[in-house]
Amino acid sequence: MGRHSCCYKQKLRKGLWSPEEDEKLLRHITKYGHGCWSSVPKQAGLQRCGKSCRLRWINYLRPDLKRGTFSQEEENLIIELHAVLGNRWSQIAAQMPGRTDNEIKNLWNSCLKKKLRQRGIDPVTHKPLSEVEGGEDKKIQQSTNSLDMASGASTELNLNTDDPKLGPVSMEGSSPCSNTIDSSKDLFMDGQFPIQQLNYTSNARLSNPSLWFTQTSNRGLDIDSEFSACSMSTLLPPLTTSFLSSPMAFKPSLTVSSDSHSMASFTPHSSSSTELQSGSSFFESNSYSWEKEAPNPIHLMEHQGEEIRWPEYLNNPLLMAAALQNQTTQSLCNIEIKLETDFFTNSSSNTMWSFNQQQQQQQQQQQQEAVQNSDLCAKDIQRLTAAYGHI
DNA sequence: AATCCCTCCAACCGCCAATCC
DNA sequence: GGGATTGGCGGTTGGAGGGAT
Repeated sequence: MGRHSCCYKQKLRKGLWSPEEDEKLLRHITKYGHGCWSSVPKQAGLQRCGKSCRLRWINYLRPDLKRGTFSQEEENLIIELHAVLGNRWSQIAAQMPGRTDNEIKNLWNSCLKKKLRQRGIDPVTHKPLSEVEGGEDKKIQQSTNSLDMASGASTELNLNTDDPKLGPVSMEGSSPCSNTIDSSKDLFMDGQFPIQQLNYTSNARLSNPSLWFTQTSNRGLDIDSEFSACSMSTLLPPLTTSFLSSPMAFKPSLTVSSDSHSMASFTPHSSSSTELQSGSSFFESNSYSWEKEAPNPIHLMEHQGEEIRWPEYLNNPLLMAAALQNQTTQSLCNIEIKLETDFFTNSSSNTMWSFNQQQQQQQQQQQQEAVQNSDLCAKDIQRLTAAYGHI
């Protein structure tokens, strides 16, 4: 196996993709969608195997890719998700719109692993190296510590271990209590907040998603498994998880039609009738269109008064809840900060935080990211213009 | 300037599971 | 039912690029 049968039938190119190949693939998929990947190279006039085309599209050409360096928040999120999911890169990527599993995997292998080791944390178990290297006697203490942390704050993740797709969540070599993430150790050491709004500015580049995702999916969308595997309550950061379990929480429901253009909506079960589009799963899916009743996120983005972008709703239940409750996000952020304050004052006397400073840092970082994103956006536009200048 | 070394990342490989025929 | 095909995932590799010597 490995290389698919199509790869043996003819001499196929390997290695880096040329701009011409990119242009061919981009143009083909833009026009016709990918459909069956094995037929794409032939139809697009490429001497590549379908698998290679698929990879190129997913990892590089897809228009909703964020690209650029990972923010500190994203790195923290990856670390936290990795603690729960292990090397399930695709599932981690599903929680980070605009990022590919390959990208995340590379970041992990090249950077995050090292960072964790430098901090004295075992990248496999996410526990202090001293504990990992230690014997059985330390495991007992370790369990006690974790329990203390969990009781001191809402850091325990609600893991959906019944999910057949995900299977029992385990971390290689970890102790039975490993489902509890010690966020204070893993994520806060460099002075970053664990839950911060990710500014997916680049998603605004999806100026016309229907242009990009018009192909028909011949496979049904397994909504149940999709959502049980990537349920928000399972994968969101600890505090968010506790937030979701509050009375304000909502349950996602999906309606998907099986006709030529899959339709889906994401409906929060709350008093509000606001419909929200599912997260990355849909960005990842082959095709989608907006239900009439659902607010089109593109329209939302176009509303200048509404600064919150759609992907932010999807990745930040606080924002989502704010929309549902018609509250200001600021008030909810205050709740979040308050809870985090309690957590730190309870759990670690060494880690006293000035939240004004923290907020300033966040603002500075967001400004920097905005500049970076605008640069990246410009680069991407340049790239697309180079490929599509004549269209 | 030349060479070596290291890092990063795009792409490939091998495997598995689902689907097709 | 069973082999062939395909899509998808995670691990690994090779090479480009940059820094150090």
